[in-house]
Formats: sequence, C-alpha cells, structure tokens
Amino acid sequence: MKRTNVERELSVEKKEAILEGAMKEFLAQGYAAASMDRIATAAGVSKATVYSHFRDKENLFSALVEQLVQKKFHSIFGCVDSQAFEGEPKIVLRQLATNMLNMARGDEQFLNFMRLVIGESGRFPSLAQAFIRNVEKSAFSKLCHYLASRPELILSDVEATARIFIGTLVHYIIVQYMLHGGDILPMESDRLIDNLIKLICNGSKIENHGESSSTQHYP
Amino acid sequence: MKRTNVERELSVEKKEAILEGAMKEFLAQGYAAASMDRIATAAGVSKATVYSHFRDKENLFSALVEQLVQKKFHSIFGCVDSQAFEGEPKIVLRQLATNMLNMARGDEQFLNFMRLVIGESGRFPSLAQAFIRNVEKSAFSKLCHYLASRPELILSDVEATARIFIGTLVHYIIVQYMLHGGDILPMESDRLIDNLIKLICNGSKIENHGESSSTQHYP
DNA sequence: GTCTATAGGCGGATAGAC
DNA sequence: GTCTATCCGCCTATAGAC
Repeated sequence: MKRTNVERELSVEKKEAILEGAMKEFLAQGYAAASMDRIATAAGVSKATVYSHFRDKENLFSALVEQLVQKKFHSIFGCVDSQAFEGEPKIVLRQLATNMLNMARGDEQFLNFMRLVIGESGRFPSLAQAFIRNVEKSAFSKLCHYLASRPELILSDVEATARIFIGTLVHYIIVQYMLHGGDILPMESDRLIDNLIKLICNGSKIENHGESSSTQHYP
Repeated sequence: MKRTNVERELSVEKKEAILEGAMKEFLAQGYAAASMDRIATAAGVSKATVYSHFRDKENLFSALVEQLVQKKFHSIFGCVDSQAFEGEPKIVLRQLATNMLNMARGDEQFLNFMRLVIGESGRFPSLAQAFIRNVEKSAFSKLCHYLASRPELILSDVEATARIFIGTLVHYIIVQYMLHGGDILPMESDRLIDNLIKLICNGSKIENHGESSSTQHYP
C-alpha cells in the first residue's frame, strides 16, 4: 500500500510537470506549432508518459487552458486585493486601471496567453468561453458591484459603464502591448486613464431611466 | 513578345489565385496548421507553382496579410464613406458605432482575420504593426478629425476620447463575437452605444488644459 | 507508471521534364 | 512558368519491455 501512495504522488508530480512543460510550449509556439516531443522533454518525461496522462494533444491543451484560466489568470484584476475596492471612485478607479496596465505591460507570459485564447477562439470556442466565464466575468462583476456601491456616482447604466471602463483598458493593452503599437500610435497610459476617469466620474449627471440599482445583482 | 505577355497575365492570374487560396486556408486553419498542399489545391495549381511565386510559407503568409491589411480591411470604418463624418455628433457617432458592430457581427472572415493577426502577433510582430498602421490608425485618425471639427464637443483630449470610443467597441466585438461571450455576458449593442455616446457628448464640460485643438493634426 | 523504439503519415520544400 | 514525382524530416500516437 505504501508503494502505491508513492507511485501516486510521483504520478501527480509528473502530471504537474507535464502541464508546466505544456504551458511553456503552447504559450511560446501556439497550439498547432507546439510539439508533444518538446513538451515531454521540457517536462523531463518521455512522450509515452505524456500520453498516459492526457488522451491526445487537444486534451492536454484543453486541460492546460482551463487550469490557467482558473488559477493563474483568474481575474484581470488578479493582482488587486478585494479591499482595494473601497474608497473614492477617482482614486480606486485610477489605482485599478494603473494596476491592470502595469500588470500586462512586459508580462510576455500573460500577453502570449491572451494571444493564444483569442487566436484559437475560432477552433476552441469552449476554451474562449471558459476564459470569459472566469477572467472577464469576474473582473466585470467586481467593477459593477463597486460602481453601484458608490452613491456619488449617478450612473444611468452600471453595466454599460463597466464595459466602457474595461473595454478601453483591454483595447489599450491589445494595441500597445500585444500588437506592438507603442511606436505607431503612442499614448501615455496616464493620459488615457485621466480622461476615462473624468468621463465616468463627471459625466454621470444623466437621467436615470433604468430599474433601481440598489438590489441589483450582476453576473 | 506576345507570348510573353500572355504568360505574364496567366502568371498574375495564378498568383492571385494562390493568394485567394492562401486566404481561405490561413483564415480557416491559422498559420501553423495551414498546409501548402491544401493552398495549392484550393488555388487550382501545383505546389511547385506556389513556391515559384513565393519563397516559402512565411513569405506567402506575410504577402497575404499585408494585402488583406491594405485592401480588404483598410479601415475598421471600411464600410463607412467619408461623407458620413458630417453632422451632429450624437447621430454620426451612433451611426458609426452601429455600422462597426453590424459589420463585425457574423462576418466570420473578418473575425478570423482578427484572430489570426492577434494570435500571430508574438511571432509576426511586423504584420501586427502593419495592421495597426493601416486599420487601427486610419480609423483612429478619422475619428479624431471628426471629434475636433465639432465645436459643440468641448473635449479636453480628443485623442484619448477617440481611444475610449474605439476601444469600447473593439472590446465588445472581441468579447461578444470573437470569444463567443454573447450567452455568458449578454449586453445589447444599442445599450452600450447609448451610454458611450452619452458619456462623450454630455460629459465634456471639463476644463481644457491641453494645447489649442484648432490646428492640430492627428496620426 | 514509465520507459525505448517505432509505426505511419503529413509537413515543407525541391529536381527535373516540358 | 508549370507540372509530376519525390526527398526527408518531424509530427502524433502506440506497442511492448520493465
């Protein structure tokens, strides 16, 4: 019985090593160009061991992306503790936006993960949806709750406002960092953030034609 | 001499056929999974003919993306004639946003093109930059000029505002259409557009601390 | 469970006839 | 310029020993 436990633990260690090797290979090469040989080598196991833990390449890829989506990139605001969502909007929103852009800038692993999810979203729609469910939705939901909790923000539509906020920042990350647009369309991140916050915090004196936003629950 | 001309024309036709076949294959399969055999078959020529027109797979891919970037997807506002950029902001901006989302929704060819450019932007940075230079920059520039031409819009920063407008819509396209988020994070496009336009058109009573915006020229 | 060795196929790229 | 036929390597996946 003792030997079985040891073997189980070894097996689990190998499985984790395989996922780690797969991460390096898939993030660097993309799905199609990734090689099971190189994954095995990077994990320090034989190719047959890889196939004993994962049915085929597709299966390994799915397992990897689901793991990354649930653990490593659980939220776009991943590096932001929940207590940061308390305080004046101008301060909190600036902090949030700054953290988001600083996290993405230069983090080639994160940028490659986004490239992979978007690039394969046509052939792996369920993985793209897993990404939405975990990363995008949790960030969106957190921001909606915060926006709705601040009475000084009289927003006619909290969800739409959250989309504008996140969309502006994600698009900035895509153009400047992922697509290497920094030299072609330069724009200081602080300048964008300043204007985004001004728009949201000052431009909210509009008629509230929606349902009461007191007991609303966001996705 | 006459035979030479005929041969030249045939050759040009074949080259165009190859690019057309390459478009189908690359947009459907991505770069790495695309096959030169299938491209040749789709173009109705032999594989050797493909290699007589293009040095290798990378070369063909680059030529294709550059062509698509310059011709087919020259502007995100591609389907919008320039004369549409005249009139009241609330009307023009709504028309612009609506056209943009309608163009992207369901156009699998366009969505696959975006997936390809983003997905390969790590391994083909110069193609991503070609995309920025042609598509993103021209849309951005048009919008900046329009925003600056409307005196009723007192925007403290035209370029930042244009980024917010385009970023919000591009992010919507990515989440809803490319990543299949429509069922997970539903949001009517009109609802987002309404709020975006309200924010830009009503929330612009802010101090103008920038340089005069009368004779500014945008990228 | 893990390994070595190998099957079997499809990939990109080319030689040489016409 | 275009074709047919072919080279050779790397790919995914598996068989069988330990």
